Amino acid sequence: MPPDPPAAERRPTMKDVAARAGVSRALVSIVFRDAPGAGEETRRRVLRAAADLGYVRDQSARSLRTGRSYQLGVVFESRDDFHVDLLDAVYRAADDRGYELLLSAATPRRTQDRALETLVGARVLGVVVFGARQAPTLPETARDLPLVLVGHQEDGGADRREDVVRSDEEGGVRAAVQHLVDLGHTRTACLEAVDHRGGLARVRAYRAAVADHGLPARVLPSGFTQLAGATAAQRLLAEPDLPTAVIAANDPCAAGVLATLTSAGVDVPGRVSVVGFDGTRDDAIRAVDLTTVRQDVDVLAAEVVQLLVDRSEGHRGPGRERVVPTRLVVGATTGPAAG
Amino acid sequence: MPPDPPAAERRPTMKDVAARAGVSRALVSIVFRDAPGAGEETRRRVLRAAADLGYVRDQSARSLRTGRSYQLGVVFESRDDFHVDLLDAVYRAADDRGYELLLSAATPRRTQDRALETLVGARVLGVVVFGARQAPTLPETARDLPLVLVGHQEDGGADRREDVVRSDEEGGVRAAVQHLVDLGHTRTACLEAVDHRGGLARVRAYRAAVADHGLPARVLPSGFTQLAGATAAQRLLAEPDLPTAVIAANDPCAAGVLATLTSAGVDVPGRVSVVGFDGTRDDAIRAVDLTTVRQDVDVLAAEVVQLLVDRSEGHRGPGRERVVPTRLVVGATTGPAAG
DNA sequence: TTGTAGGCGTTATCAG
DNA sequence: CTGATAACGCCTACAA
Repeated sequence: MPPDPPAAERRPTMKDVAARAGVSRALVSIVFRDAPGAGEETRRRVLRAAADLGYVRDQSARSLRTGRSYQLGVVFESRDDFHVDLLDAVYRAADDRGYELLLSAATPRRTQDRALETLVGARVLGVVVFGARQAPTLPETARDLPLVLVGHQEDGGADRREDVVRSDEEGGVRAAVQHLVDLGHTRTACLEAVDHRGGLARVRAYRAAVADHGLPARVLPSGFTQLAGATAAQRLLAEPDLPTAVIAANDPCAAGVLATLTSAGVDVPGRVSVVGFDGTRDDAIRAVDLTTVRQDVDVLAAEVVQLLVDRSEGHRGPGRERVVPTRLVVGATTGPAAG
Repeated sequence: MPPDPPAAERRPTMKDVAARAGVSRALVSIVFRDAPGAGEETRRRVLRAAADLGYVRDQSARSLRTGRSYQLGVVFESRDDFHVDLLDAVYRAADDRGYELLLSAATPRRTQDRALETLVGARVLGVVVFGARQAPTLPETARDLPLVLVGHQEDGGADRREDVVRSDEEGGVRAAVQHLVDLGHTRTACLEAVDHRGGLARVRAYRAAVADHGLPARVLPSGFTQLAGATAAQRLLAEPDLPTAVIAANDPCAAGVLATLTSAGVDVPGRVSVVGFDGTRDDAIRAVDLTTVRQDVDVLAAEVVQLLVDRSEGHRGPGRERVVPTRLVVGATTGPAAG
């Protein structure tokens, strides 16, 4: 428990300002809220007095009284690169609408629920949770706190209260497979991100997509890092039948595959085509002209803020779901299937 | 003016908790402040009731009443893995002392100053900035807001007001070089993280350390990622004289070096020794028993919180500097120099 | 246009 | 251990 506050000189309050300006406290409040009810002359006098005193509005008192703030809470997982990109986009989207963001991290030693709690205590007007494995356990009575889940894998039933925003990963994977089929590929492989919830859905979509074309599926365990991609590529090289196209778990993974194949003398895309999945905007990766399924983080972010603000302004009703389209960006790492 | 929410949907307050636990409000306050005056049994009952209700203390009311904030601000760079580890540690250190953390991210599209501004607006009682390239420009109104810089590269002159906490990187690098020299290595190489302020200091220390032993320095540009390490290793392999020991820019970089050397049939540590520099606790990397210079994030975090709280309690005076020792952890990737 | 009277949820004090 | 009571600084009726 922190000790008593230091014997600091008292901060000026509205009362002090009012006294100095020779008006009432209410008037000072009105002036600072920029609310109607104060004459031009009075307004000037109040602001002048406030400046003289170095008066600053007390946010604690303000939000205690009003019961609301202009801050959106964000719970993110500190380890996830994609969250970080999303964060950037959400900052921008919130800023555009006049909101501030308050961040709280879920770490290996700090649960999502704990992270959420901090934000509730700070009186944010809504919370967005990145990459929720499952809906966090909201405090029983804070059940009207607006909550948006990003990248949440459906299931939860139709009657959940939280809103969900996610990318159309399935559509993206299907587009990637279609692209490869169009190029004549029949022996494809897909790298699965073990340990990541996102991985499963992508692989499922891959299996369905190749099945639709009457082609065999081949799935290898991998991960979301460059090293994981490199390792998987080495395993592919060691096996007898090298596929003509590889769909990586995400972009870093694809970069790893690329690096390994290239340094083993395998031409990309001459001999093998490589497709990524937009999981990060890392500069080193963007430098490679990768064919990839791009997620639109800016749209994701805008939806998030919209849903949150919406609910904070009184919208009730069951959880809504926003599926943001992905799009296949064809780069230099895919080409016609080798002979 | 929105109508008063029904009692059922209002956030629970101390009163609600008190009612449910069958005690007085004062007692609830005592329990949550961890203040003396409540029996073990009562304490348990109160906490239980609070949990049932999903009660969370209202920070606004709290700080209004006590006249002090219990939140420390953190500005971090969302792209930096090490920041993320540090964040975890700082959460813990702050928690131990009864403080909450409020995060604000600096991203490619959002400056450090902007991040700081948000925190100042939220009335945190102090701010720690991770990896400050330069001291952030504090707004005029926050001239005496406690400020701690982590990993800041000195220079700023002796009269700066901010406190600084950093790892003894130089000592760590020297220890690593000493270790290699003890093992008989004379042809060493050091990978430099271009684009990262930390990189420069480490390379400088490396040059000084090998010079002290009368050995030549060899520096290659690289980076803080596995891929950067892998690329650098490939360049080393392509050159005529392979060094017998490589000091990587950080641990991920070392992992990349390791992967490339191993897959090229170069035995580690039989033919080449590899040393990392603790930049992250990524599990995939910890799995490798890497010789590395370990930074003590928990001590770093404790110092950060200590300095901040200190100043917030009235400590004045010029900026202090805390240098936290690093230590060489010898793993399985270093061994005697080859023939 | 101005003033007055609550009350937001918490902590602190003081009597039982 | 309880219960009552008074702030903390601000906002919002409502009355003047």
